Amino acid sequence: MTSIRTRFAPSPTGYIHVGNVRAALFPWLLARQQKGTFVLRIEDTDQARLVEGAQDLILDTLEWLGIDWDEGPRRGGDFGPYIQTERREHYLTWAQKLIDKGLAYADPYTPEEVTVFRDQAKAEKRAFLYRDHRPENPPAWDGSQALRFKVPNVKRYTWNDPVMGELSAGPEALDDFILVKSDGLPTYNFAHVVDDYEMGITHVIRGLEYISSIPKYLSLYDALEIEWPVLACLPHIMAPDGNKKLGKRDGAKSVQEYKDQGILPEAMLNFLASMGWNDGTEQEIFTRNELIEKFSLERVQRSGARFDEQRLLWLNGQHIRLLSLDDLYARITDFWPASASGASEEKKKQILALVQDRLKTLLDLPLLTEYFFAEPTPDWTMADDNKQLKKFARQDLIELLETTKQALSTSDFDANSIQETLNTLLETTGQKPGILFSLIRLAVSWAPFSPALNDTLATLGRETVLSRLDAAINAGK
RNA sequence: GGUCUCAUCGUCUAACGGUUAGGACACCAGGUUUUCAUCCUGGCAAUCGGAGUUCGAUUCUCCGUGAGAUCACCA
Repeated sequence: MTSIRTRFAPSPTGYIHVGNVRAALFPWLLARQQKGTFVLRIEDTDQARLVEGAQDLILDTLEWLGIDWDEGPRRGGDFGPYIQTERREHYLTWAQKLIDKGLAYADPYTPEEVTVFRDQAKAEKRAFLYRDHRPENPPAWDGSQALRFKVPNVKRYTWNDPVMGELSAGPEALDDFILVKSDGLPTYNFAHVVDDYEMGITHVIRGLEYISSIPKYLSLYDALEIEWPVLACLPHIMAPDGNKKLGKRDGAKSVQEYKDQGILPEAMLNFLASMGWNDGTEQEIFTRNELIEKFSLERVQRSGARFDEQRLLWLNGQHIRLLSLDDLYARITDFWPASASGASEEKKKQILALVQDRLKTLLDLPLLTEYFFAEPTPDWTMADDNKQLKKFARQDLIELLETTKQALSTSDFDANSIQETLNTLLETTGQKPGILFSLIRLAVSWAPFSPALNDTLATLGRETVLSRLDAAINAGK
């Protein structure tokens, strides 16, 4: 058995958004799992919709996600070129075969005339089929008109989709569609069939929006005497509200946006995969390798899945916790607060270790660590609003801080010693931890939350802790 | 309108035709010697409707209903 070849074939008309990146992920997973080949092809035959820079954006996005391709732009390969506008002669060769067989003809109508046909059909409440208007004596095709496929077998087609199961569609789904546009470039319908064949693609995996066109492709495969590849359709990702397919208009964010928001690529992959796929167990967290190992098209859900950002955030936190400290450190370089710029790597790693379990996204880093690097401004209203501390008079709180300062000034400043000192302090002051520890925490950080108190103090260091206690006391008077 | 597809907690989903219909997110309530966004425990919550097949249907069949996709010289 020869190894499989799958592909992703984006159109460079903009960024990749989260709604369509699965069309890259699933074929990639399959190729990696079967030790096959993953091909990337750029479908740029629509010159009007081309967006400058979009191709690089797409490639960069895939690279960030870790969806690497074996053949395609930036890589090369034996079946290139991998950009459709560089393959014109391939399409013309195949078009000529169809012409020779009498299965393609020049379209004599203007777009306006076709529109009239279409409106007519609509008015009569029936489907518009171009083949009802097939000209008797079409002019010879000279390349300036559109070239149409003359569909030879108007019949019901049945095929097996690994995701959707056995599918079929009647003759209404077949028509004389355009193979080559009057600008000389092929349509998607024609080009992708030619390319998938020439590039040896064994599994064509794409979004559900193509499902109703598949009979057309089937009739073309037959006319070209090409064996059908495996044809699989992936259900849509739906907008968070409503039942519409998630698209840019519904606020689908680009993958890059999630990167900027501190989402890890492996969390994104896990999230995208688990929307519509699971391995049948209760496992929720999958590493990249586990996805590769366990993925199967047969277990892909048939119905669409709503995009739930909460779940993505949760998964991201889980994946952050899975990272080694060094790995996390390497990935989080761009997210440190500005005040951290002068801090040593050792210091930053120490702090990072403290907050790793609390990060949901990399973007949370400044909020969680700012006070380690910059002097916080005392804000006693935070104590007034605290549900434990509000019961106390300001003067009592200040006295508690004075006592704390005394105790800490003679304590060793490692986490264990600090904990002992704090425990002793609970006894001597007769306060509950909920009161005393909240107060100290606030006085040294003035932040809404922080890691365990002893760790926080140890990391700040004696000098800083004492001076901040002073500052807090002075500000409170 | 034609063609095609789909349908389990609010959301993502599990369940050889036999389960008290399971898990996760979110939410709510407790707990972990501070806070908390980590962690632990508990709670809330679902098979679209109707027939049929069957001893037995979330599961198979049919009919409804609802939702989606598509009907381009776009992909």
